[in-house]
Amino acid sequence: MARYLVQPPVEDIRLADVMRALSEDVRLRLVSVLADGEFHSCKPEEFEVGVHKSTLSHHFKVLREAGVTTTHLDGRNHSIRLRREDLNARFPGLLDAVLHELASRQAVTG
Amino acid sequence: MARYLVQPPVEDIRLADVMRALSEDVRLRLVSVLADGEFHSCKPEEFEVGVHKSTLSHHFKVLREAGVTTTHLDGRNHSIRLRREDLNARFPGLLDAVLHELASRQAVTG
DNA sequence: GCTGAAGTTCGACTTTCGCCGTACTATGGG
DNA sequence: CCCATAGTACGGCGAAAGTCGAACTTCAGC
Repeated sequence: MARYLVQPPVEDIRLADVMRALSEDVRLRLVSVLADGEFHSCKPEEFEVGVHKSTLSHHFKVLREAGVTTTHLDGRNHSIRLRREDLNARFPGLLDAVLHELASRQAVTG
Repeated sequence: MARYLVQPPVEDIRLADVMRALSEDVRLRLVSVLADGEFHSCKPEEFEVGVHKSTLSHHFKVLREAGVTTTHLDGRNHSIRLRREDLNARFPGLLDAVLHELASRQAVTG
């Protein structure tokens, strides 16, 4: 039985919430991993940010509640993905600008 | 004797700092007023956010230190302005996306 | 049903943040 | 020189945020 965790509908996504969600280094690195637009498992191994798994879970919640990501639940496995279309519809150009910076950052640091 | 308050050079503007600066309602309203790109006096009357003038000063400092605004000092008068060119150069499309949302918000609320 | 794996939830701690009020600084004008 | 004006700096307070560790929940597999 697959289902999705609660998240704000597109029209309720607030700019301040999105900006705040994307104002933290750990979460920016998570988004960096999610930049390909695909679903990713929520395993700490996938996201090599040096925080405890409960902290990671907290950050995923912040991203989801801000409307930045969507979380799909299937069995014991949670999958997370960026809400690209929704964010582009709500704040055109915003996510692209952020992803562009994250990409160019990775090009530098390896 | 006119001069400028200290601010980060373009290349040192950090995404997380800009996002955080723009993640707060009061500061978003300040940016909304500054959206025309012109210099504005720092008087509380110019920015009708219901906070104490010392709080307002604090928010201006946050914006300036994040690299969002530049502050010009002439005599007793401080003037503040968006760093449009710098932000566009550093994070193309980011500021425009934010300003677009702020503008469409004003169109709704009057 | 037991066990292990994947993640969440909760409590506690520490740091940061927004806010105010007061004191302070600097400048322009009489 | 004195005073009013325009703002900053500082101290304190309560709320929010990031972190961890431990306990809990849910499900797959045996």
